[in-house]
Amino acid sequence: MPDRSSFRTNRAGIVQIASQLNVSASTVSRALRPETAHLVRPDRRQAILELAEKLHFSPNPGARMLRKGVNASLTVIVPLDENIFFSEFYGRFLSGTLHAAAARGWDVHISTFKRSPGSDFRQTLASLSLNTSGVIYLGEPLTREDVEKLRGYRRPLVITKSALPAHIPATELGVPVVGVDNLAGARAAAGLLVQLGHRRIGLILGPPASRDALERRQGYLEVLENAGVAPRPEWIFEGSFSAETGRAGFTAFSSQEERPTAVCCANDEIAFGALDAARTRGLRCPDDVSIIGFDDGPWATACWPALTTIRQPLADLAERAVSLIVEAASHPLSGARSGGSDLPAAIVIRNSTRTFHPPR
Amino acid sequence: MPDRSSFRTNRAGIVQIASQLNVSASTVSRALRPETAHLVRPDRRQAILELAEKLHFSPNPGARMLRKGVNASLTVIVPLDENIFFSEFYGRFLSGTLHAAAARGWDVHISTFKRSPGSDFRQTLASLSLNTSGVIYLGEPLTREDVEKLRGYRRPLVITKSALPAHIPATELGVPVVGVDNLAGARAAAGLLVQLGHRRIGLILGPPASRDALERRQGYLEVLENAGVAPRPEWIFEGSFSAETGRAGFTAFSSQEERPTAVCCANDEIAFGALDAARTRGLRCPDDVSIIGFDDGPWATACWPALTTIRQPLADLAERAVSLIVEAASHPLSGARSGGSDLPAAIVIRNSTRTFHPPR
DNA sequence: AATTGCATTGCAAAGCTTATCATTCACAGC
DNA sequence: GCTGTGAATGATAAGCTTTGCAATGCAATT
Repeated sequence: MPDRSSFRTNRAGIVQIASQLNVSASTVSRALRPETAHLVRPDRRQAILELAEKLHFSPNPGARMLRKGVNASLTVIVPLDENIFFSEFYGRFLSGTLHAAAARGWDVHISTFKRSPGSDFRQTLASLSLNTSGVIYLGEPLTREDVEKLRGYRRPLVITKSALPAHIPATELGVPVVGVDNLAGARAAAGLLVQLGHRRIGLILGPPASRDALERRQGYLEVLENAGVAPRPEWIFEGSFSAETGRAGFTAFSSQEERPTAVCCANDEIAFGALDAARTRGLRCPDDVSIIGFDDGPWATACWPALTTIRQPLADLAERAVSLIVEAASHPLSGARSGGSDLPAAIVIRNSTRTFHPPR
Repeated sequence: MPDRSSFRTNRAGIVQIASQLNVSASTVSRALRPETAHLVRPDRRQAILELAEKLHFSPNPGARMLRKGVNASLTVIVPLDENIFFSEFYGRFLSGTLHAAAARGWDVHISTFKRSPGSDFRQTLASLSLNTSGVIYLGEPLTREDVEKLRGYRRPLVITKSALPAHIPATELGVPVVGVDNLAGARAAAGLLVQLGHRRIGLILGPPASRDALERRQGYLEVLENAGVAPRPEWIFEGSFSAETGRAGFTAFSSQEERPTAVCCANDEIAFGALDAARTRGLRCPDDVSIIGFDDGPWATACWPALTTIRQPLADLAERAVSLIVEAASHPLSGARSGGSDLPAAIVIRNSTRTFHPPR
C-alpha cells in the first residue's frame, strides 16, 4: 500500500497557485484548460500559466476524474504468455482494439488472466473490470462451466468466439460473441486448391480443442467432399498453431509413398513451417507443392514465396467488440445481447499456390 | 468526449448500498476491500457483497484515486501501428510489463500515440496519463525538442532508450531511461564470429536514425577494428528492421565479386531475411555462411537453422521500468531520477554460426 | 441618467471514497 | 456491580477540481 503522506507534501495544487496570485481557484482552473481559457483575462491567464509551469503543476488526476465522472475505459483480458503478442491473432486484435477505443476517446486496460480450476469465472471477471466499464475477453479457451456462469451477467462483456468451447453455439449464450467466419474462409482456401486442379490435398491443423481449428477443419473437409475427394487420414496432421507443427506435418506427409500436391494450413505460422520443410526436402513452392495459410498477418508476406492465405478481418472484429462495449455501457438497459454474425474472411492470393502439375 | 450523463445514471455508489442495508458507508467501504474486510461482521459483509454484485457496483475510480493519492495503474504508450505487437521488441516488452504490473497488483493501460509536429509533448503525456499514476514511454522515437520539454516533468515517467534520439546521453535527461546494452551485445556477436575465424564480416543494420541500430553498429565496428579488419563499406547495408531488408542486404553482398563469410544483423527479423536470401542463392547456413541475429525472439527459433543471436532481456527491462514507476509513484520526493545502467545482453549460440571454412 | 449587455471573477457545492476518531455493545475478569 | 478489553460500527473530515450561479464593474445604448 502506497504511503499516502508522501503524496501530500509534493503537491502543488490549484489553490496554491490561486493564493500566490490572489485569484480564486476557479479562475486558475479555467485558465489552465483550453476549453475554458477564453473566460479569463489574457494577462491573468498568462501569469497563471507561467506560475503553473514554474511550480511543475499538474492537475490531480483523481480529483479531475472524480469531478468529471468519466470512466470511458474497457478491459481486454489476454492469456498469460510471454509471446502472446507475437501471435497474429492477439497482436492484431489488440491493436485494433486500441484504434477503435482511441477513436471514441476510450481508454484500454489490459489484464492477463490465467484460468484456475477452482476459481469462479464470473467473480474473477468482475474483479478484473473493477474500474472499467466493460470487458473484452480474449483469453484462454473457456470451459463449459465458465460459460454457464456467465448467464445473466449484466455488465458489458464481449467474448471472442475463439475462446468459446467448440460445441457451444455462439448465439445462445446471452453474451455478445464476435468471431470470424472460419468455415467460409476454409472453404475458400480449399476451394481455390480444388479449382487449381489439386486433388491430393493435405491438412495441417491446430490443436484439436481449438474452436478455430475445428471450424477450419470442417470447412476444408466439406470442400473435399463436394469435389468428390475422399479425405485421407494420413494427410491430416494436428498439432499447435506453430511453425514447428507445420514442419512436422509436412515432413510426415512427404515421407509417405504418395504426398499431397497442396496443403491447407490452419494458420500462417503453420504454413510457414510447412514451406520451410518443403524447401528442406528440395521441393519448390509453388511449383512442386501449393501451400495456403490462414490469417494474413506478417508471416504471410515475410516468407518466400509470399503466402496465399485467408485474411482475418481482426481490426474489424476489434472494432465491433469495442462498439458493443461502448454501446452497452452507454445504454445499460437496452436488451438485445445477441451473438451477432461472423465477420467474413476473404482469400488473398499470392505466390504460394499455382495450378496443379503432375509430379515429375 | 464521452457523454458524462450516460455513465452517471447506472452507477450505484457506496452510499446507495449503505442506505439499502441500513449501515454506514464506512462499513460498506470496509466490507468491499479485502484489506479491511476482517473488520466487518461476516454475515453483514456477505450481505453487502451480494447487494453490490446485484447492483453492479464498482467503486468510483476517481474518488478512490483522489482519496488514496495513487491508483495502482500505469500507462504504456506505444506507436500507432497495426503490426506493432508483432515486433519482438514491443510485444515482449509489453507482456513483460503486464507480468511485472500484475505481480504488484497494478493495472496496465495502453495508449497509442502518434507524434505530431505542433503538439506539446509534455502536455500530451499528461493528458494520456490522466487517470494513471505513471507512464512508460515506448512510442515513436522522440525529437530533441520533445526531450527538452521533459526536463522538470515531475510525474512518474520512464522512457525506453530506443525512443531517445541517438546523440542524447541517457543519464543527463532527468528522467529515468531503461535500455539494453546494445554495444556489449553487438561486441559479443561480432566477437564470436571473429573467434570462429571469420574475417569477411558483413553488417545489415536497421534504420540509420534508430538509436538501437546505431549502437549495435558501433559495437560491430569496434570489434572488427580490434581484430585488425578494416570495415568494407560495400559490406554494410542499412534498411529497416524487416526481413525484406535482410533479403536485400544479403543479396547485395553476394552479388559482389567477394562476399562475406559471416553476417551480423541488427535484429532477428533481418537475420531471417538474410537466411532466406542465402538459401535462395544456394548457400547453406552455417556451412557456407554464418548469420547472427539480435533479439532472441520467436523468429530466432522459428527459422531453420535456429539463429545464433543476442538475447535482449526485455522482460527484465519491463520489470525495471515498472519498478521505477511504482517506486516513483510511492515516493515522489526521493530524488535520484537517474538514467540507470543498461541491462546486459547475452549471446545465445544456436545453429546459424560455425567456424570459418574457406569457400570452395 | 438609467438600463442593458458583456466580460471577468468569486463563492460554494458536488463528486465518492477512505482514514481517523469516537462510540456502542458484549463479555470476561475482579 | 464495576472496570477493562476488544470487536463492530458510525460520524466526520479530507482530498482537489470543476461548474452553476451570483456578483461586480465597465462600456455601450436608450
